[in-house]
Amino acid sequence: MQLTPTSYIVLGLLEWSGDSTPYALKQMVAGSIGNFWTLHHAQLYSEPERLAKGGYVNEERERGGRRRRTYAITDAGLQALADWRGQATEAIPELRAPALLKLFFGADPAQLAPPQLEAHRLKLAEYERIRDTMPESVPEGPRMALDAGIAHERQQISWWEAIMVSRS
Amino acid sequence: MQLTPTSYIVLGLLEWSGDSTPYALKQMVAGSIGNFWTLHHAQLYSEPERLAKGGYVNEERERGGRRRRTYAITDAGLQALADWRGQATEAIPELRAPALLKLFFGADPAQLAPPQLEAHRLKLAEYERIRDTMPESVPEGPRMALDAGIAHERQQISWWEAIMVSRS
DNA sequence: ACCGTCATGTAATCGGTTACATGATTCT
DNA sequence: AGAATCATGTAACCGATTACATGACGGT
Repeated sequence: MQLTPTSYIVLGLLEWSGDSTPYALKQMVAGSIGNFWTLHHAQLYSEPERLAKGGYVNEERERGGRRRRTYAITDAGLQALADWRGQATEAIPELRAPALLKLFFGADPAQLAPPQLEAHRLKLAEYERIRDTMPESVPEGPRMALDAGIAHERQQISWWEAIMVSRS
Repeated sequence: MQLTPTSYIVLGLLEWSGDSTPYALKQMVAGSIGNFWTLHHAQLYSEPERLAKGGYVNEERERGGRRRRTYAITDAGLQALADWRGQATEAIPELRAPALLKLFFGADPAQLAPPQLEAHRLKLAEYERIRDTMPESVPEGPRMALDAGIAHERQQISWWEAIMVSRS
């Protein structure tokens, strides 16, 4: 069984939080990784199920009522996570930007830039707010990831700004 | 029928090149958009087929031998492409970087940084070579996209560099 | 002739996306 | 009590990824 980035996100969150329900995972994603890696809530139901089949997590299910599920990471899961984390990667992100695609195929930069700028500024503001309200207890990993996000947004903003002035 | 980014890539390339076979599309992708938007060659067979069903392209197939297919964009296709291009988007790219994910979940930055730096530097060098050997005839869209790629790679490089020094 | 690589295509699988549903809570 | 929203889950579909195949062509 092949573990995907989604798998490691689930494993990582379970390691960090102890047991969780899919809904709790969703909550955690929302305020953290969700900012730079989109997951749909359905994935947080299907992925733990798959991981359970592979023995990376244990599933426990309520008897009555909602039949809520709770997942806990197993030793095999912890091991897989540690292995993944310990292995550096040369994979770099793609720029997969819808706006760039349009630009590539001849869209008008002056028309594209304003909404892009606005959206990037909003995202930057959000990141900065998160950073400024982050409790001391948050570990270094998320901090650095957030910092990367901030740096990236700033760069995007200045690139689109340059496009605007060069075209006016 | 819902058009995806993949659809617009195919349409855009067909508009730009006139008729093409899937293989020709693959070639075009390789040197251009492929740099910031990955497509698998199988998609360049299945996507035109789907577009043909929707009336956005016409398919012509050789009688004998390889039964090679050639696609041409239709008026409906041109229209759809123009509409898409004319509509600005507020969608901004996600950072979806495998290395960031590892960092987020506690990977050692000092171990992650060197291969990342190397990979980003290679990518930057490639972009710069493309830029410097680009014929005059290449339109502005691809030029700007390339410029965005260069700016992005530079930013990534300096971010990882900063990580390295801050940790040594 | 043979071998390697380029060219060309199909099929199966699988994860991601969308849509649908309904049970709890909270607020008015 | 009713409405709205939060919580929780399942299922269908569809595109993307992977794997499998084989035909053509250039070089030795």
